[in-house]
Amino acid sequence: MAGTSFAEKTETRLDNAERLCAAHGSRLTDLRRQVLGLVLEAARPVGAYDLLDGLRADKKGAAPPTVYRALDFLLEEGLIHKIERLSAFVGCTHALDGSHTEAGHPHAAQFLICTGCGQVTELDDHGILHALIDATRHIGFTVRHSTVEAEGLCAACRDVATA
Amino acid sequence: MAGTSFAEKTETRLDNAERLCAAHGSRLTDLRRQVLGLVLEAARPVGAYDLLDGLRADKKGAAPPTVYRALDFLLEEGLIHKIERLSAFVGCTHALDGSHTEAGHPHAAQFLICTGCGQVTELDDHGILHALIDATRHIGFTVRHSTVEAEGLCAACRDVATA
DNA sequence: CAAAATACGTTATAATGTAACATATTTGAA
DNA sequence: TTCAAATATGTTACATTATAACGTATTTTG
Ligand SMILES: [Zn+2]
Ligand SMILES: [Zn+2]
Ligand SMILES: [Zn+2]
Ligand SMILES: [Zn+2]
Repeated sequence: MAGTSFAEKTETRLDNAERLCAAHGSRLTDLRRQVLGLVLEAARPVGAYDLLDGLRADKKGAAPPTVYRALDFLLEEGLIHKIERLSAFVGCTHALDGSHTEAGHPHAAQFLICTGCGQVTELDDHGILHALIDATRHIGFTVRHSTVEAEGLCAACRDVATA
Repeated sequence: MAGTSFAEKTETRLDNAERLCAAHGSRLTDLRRQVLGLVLEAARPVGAYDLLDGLRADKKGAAPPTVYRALDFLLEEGLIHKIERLSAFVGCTHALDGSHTEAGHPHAAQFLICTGCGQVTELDDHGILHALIDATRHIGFTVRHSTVEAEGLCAACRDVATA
């Protein structure tokens, strides 16, 4: 019994995730599906220990490695991202909502963190990535992975602030 | 006795830092100077607890808040940066080596982390910053602070790898 | 000097993340 | 099908990073 069922929209995204995993020969097990579901249902980035609390509603006595292992898997599959500044995790909108055929592997992304409402927006902006690659190439640095996180105010929160 | 004296180059940078602080009416105390010195002498990013060990050579029994408070001050003054992916700190080359008149306040920077040798290079690339601002502006997001960190191989380590 | 502000000391604890090993489940080949 | 290997999960214990709260010392300012 994987128990806890999620909102319909979440279940759809979980089904997408399951297909992506199957497509590379990995398995979105009940546990991993449940952790991913908890990430997706949160309106904001969730910390590992919040997820652990969520898990414990279903599986009493679950311990940190359980959730960290699931998170590691989901990160490797490109289904979630870690927001470093927050030590917290968000679903990858690119992989789960988009119909990108190349989804389901880690990709460079940028995150906008609103300090007003806590919401995080994922960008996939080529301009930023290229600017980074240009700047690094001519000093001979080869980028393997990049983290781009901006803190500030989203449009809604800015309007409230200036009202 | 703030004790531990540093290499001459470091002392020069510490003197620069002291002038920058004085210029905005803050004080680079002995303790803060010592912590900054420890950061600058490390060839690589240093963790807070490594700094604590360094401090303890001079001041036995120093506790975490001592070093974290010094780090908070140095961050606010723009004398050091935190590398989020490493939970570690580096001196701001822009503020301490450059002769920038506007140094001494936090600024947007980018960090290149070499996974081969562990060295971190600070960039201050306008192209990256503008690309980020462009991408965010047309969705109405106002950037207040940005974190850009790239992992990869520096020129030296890449040459070794392909040899 | 005395009051206020700033910096530092000290104790305790919170929050995040992993190592190591035991058990269970799934997979794949004999 | 049956068993061995690979994969996934359970469990205990601990490592690492960071902060809260409160008391003392030092510096600044009137
Ligand atoms: Zn993504
Ligand atoms: Zn907002
Ligand atoms: Zn800098
Ligand atoms: Zn290198």
